[in-house]
Amino acid sequence: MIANLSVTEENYIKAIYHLQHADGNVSTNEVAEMLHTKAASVTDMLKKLKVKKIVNYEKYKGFTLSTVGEKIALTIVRKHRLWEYFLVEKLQFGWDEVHEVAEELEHISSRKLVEKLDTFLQYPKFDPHGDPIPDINGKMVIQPQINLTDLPLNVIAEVTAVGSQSTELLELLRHKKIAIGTKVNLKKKFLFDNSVEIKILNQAAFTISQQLAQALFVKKIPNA
Amino acid sequence: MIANLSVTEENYIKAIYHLQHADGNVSTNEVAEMLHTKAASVTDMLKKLKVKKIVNYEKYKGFTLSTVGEKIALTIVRKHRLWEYFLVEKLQFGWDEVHEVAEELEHISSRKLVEKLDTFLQYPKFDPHGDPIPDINGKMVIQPQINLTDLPLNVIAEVTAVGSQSTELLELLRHKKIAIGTKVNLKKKFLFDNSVEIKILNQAAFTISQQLAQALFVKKIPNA
DNA sequence: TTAATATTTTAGATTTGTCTAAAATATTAT
DNA sequence: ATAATATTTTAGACAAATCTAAAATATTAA
Repeated sequence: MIANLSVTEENYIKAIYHLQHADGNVSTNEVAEMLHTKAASVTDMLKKLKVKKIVNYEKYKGFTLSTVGEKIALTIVRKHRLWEYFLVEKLQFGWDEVHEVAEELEHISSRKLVEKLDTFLQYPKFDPHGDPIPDINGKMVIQPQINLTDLPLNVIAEVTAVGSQSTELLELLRHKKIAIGTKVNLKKKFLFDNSVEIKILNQAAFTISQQLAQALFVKKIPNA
Repeated sequence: MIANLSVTEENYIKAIYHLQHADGNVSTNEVAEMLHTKAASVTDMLKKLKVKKIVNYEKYKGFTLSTVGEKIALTIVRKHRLWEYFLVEKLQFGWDEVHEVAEELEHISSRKLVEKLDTFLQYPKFDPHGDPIPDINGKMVIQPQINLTDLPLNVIAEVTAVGSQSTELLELLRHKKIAIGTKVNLKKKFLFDNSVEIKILNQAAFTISQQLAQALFVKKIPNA
């Protein structure tokens, strides 16, 4: 029922999925940039994916995934996040090392493998970066998470996700000792550069940049 | 130091490796048959692999892997067999289901992944089919194993490996309740069709074909 | 609303891995 | 040793995924 797709096709589908969930309608240039390729290549692939009924596409008008395309994207995201969980929890990788390896593993086709892996891992709901793992039907837990910059002052919250998997961000977070589950507390907002001062248990308060603050998603702790 | 290779190139290298360890010098047609492709395609690939110094090849003369080629082949075989072990021991796959999945997993490039997987699995020495797993340097345990057909009558031996990973063979073995570690005992050889009668503990003796007997490798049990 | 700019698509070329059909070489059988 | 057969290689073509440069369309700014 789900067509046989090349690794390249799957990468396009995943890119469109992520862009459309950030943005709505997706443009050729956005996809080209995300995949480090050229707009002309994207147009070529869109024609192929349109024939396969995976995207809704009219030329010059932007595009989105079809219902089928969205389902395919969710199976790829599911595989990616399950493998990341496996790499960190079972193989002792650092959370900042797993993204690239998972980019390869997510294209292994065996459905049975994914389900057995899920069972082995005991059905995790979130990957090591705090992103929800879709279940076999594509459903995932929606966490009521807000951006750190929107947290009221002096309210203790827990880091639940990070905005990207870039090595640069993850390296910085490791250095600052911020991880999924870390409890933070907003002390002050500086309007000059939108940097914010935060406090972590057992550490002196320190200031982080606007860029970093915006990459941190948190959940208020119910009884705090 | 080890070049970046495409999945296709890796598959050719692996095919040549297996043929050369069964046969010595390898021929174009043998490779074509193993990879379900045509002789002309094999010739094209040989030219590429010769430029990369992975094969020793003179046209019309057959070929073998170079020292470098052999090393590459061993890393692929290592990955294949480690993943098979993982699939059977951790994910509860049947030993007859893992070959195809491992054919995909063996092409994941991360060296760190292989080493961490090896550690996680506690450095297994044999895969689920009884084949030895090369270590990080390409070294593997050589088992003093003989073919079942060469076992003297009434000597108890243990099945240590099977001759191929084909679904057909593994299905038959499952049906006959023969697996790695099963203790067998040769009762009679029939010269008419080279079939042999064997006995397994707690089972009535039964006859197996020449083809099946030749696919079973055994080790005499030291004190029996 | 038209001109300037930005985005997207098309046309044509390139690379990788494949194929068929024909030519070249090797092997075998007489 | 030569003829018949089998194997291997070459030549030329094709599909997938990519690219550059140019053309088509859309957006924005005056």
